[in-house]
Amino acid sequence: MIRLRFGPSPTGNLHIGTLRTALFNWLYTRSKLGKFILRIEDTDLLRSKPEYEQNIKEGLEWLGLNCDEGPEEAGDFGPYRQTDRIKEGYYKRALEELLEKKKAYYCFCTVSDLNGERESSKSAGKPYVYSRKCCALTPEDVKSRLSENIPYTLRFKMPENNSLLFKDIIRDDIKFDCTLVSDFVIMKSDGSPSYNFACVVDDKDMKITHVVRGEDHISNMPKQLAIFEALGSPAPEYAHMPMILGTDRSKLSKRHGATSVTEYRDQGFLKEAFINYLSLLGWSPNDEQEIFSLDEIISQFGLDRVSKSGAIFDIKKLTWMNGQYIRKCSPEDLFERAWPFVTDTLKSKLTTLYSAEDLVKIVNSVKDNLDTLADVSSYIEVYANTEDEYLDKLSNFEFSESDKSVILHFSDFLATSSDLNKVSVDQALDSILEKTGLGKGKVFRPLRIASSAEKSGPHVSELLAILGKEKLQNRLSGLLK
RNA sequence: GGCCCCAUCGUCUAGUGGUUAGGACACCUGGUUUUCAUCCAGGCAACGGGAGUUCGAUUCUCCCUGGGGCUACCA
Repeated sequence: MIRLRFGPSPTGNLHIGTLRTALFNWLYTRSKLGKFILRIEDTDLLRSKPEYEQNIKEGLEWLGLNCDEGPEEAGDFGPYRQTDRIKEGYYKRALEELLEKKKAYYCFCTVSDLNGERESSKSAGKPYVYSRKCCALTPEDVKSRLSENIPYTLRFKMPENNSLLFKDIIRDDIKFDCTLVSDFVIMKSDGSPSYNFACVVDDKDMKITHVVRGEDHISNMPKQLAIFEALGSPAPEYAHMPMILGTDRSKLSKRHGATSVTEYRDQGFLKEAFINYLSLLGWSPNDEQEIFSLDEIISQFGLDRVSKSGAIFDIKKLTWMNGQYIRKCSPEDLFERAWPFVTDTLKSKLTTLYSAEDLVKIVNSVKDNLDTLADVSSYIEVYANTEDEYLDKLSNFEFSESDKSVILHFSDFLATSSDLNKVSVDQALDSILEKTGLGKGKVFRPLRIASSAEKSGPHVSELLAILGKEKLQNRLSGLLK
């Protein structure tokens, strides 16, 4: 069974790029009936914050990317938060193993020592590689410095073999020159493990079979592969996905408005549309279908059709797709999703004016206008106008004799009808067209204006039916005086 | 600077040793529609450059250019 992990670090909100990584991991596990594991990589003690972890979980939860194992789920390979794993000694044991095998060593270099080394490499025009100064320390040197309480880190001793080749699922062969890789820090001076080390120890312990992550991690491969080897464990398979780019084609960051995914939720994007759009960013199915149910995406998804080049996130296409999903909603479903986006004042006005049943109709009547759910208020506002507001707006319009005759005809219809609905109103409109011989524009337009004091809005028959007999009679009779 | 990755319409992408290089968004035009919108039809628009291999390269190879990533006691 395949086991994939998503390892966000809670040093910021969950943004599109990270989420897309999570999504592809999730889709792959669902398509192969494997396990999706959430691992919180919070070894950056300074920048990690609980609220970011919360935001990440909220984003995943919104989209339904549920994990099989994680900090809050049962699992045989826990704990799933790296700070908890520190407490339980997972890294310490691995560190001791490497020290024992002479594959790691104490380093007492200070930050300024290291900066000095870097400076001189730079001025000499050479690539910087750590000098291995501390690798030469004798056990006695180490012991005495430790006894003096000099701060230290632990470094991994990179193997001497100079080149490395690995097969990436998406990119095929990738090779590196290992002599260019420093003996890197695996334990920081505060005792916490560094990323490249913790990540490998966990992938090993959690029996991860596939690592699907951003291509910004490709350059970590020599380090991570070397650790796996030193620990005597086979490495998982790797798939490095293309990046999601800002509109200037650089790595997505806060300056591009790389907002938390929860903001897309709050802006009224449907989770189905969001997942559908994101799945097509860097992956494509083998036909030209674009709108997919989740099951369809899962059944067609595969790492073999992930593209290699970076992609710009296009909010316009997402918006279009969102509209497609909105239009597919049933009236009841749309109401449930859109109502929370209605402003409070509008909500209270509408609930006093209309029945629950009519509220569903109101929202449904503007379905074709919505790009996002957040648009709903501006379109349904017309239903909530008070008589004063209506009269105020009406003063912008004038009615011709022909308009008045249309209005009169409709008033006659109102007088004889008890219950207005779309069908009965449509019939009445048809008969007015027939009786007056006027064109549609000459009939519908004056009625729209007379009833709502707006020149555009929901379909006229829906608008009239929902406004209702009483309000219409009141408004139209005022006009005909 | 060094190392690594990438390169098809403005954007997301499909694709092949010989195709009218396909689709979608956006944009434009027309149609339907009472209006905005929806919907429908049509249009504009791409293989970064140079060598090489080949009868033939968008496709294969190399170089260049361009873009991106990494180069931390961040992840």
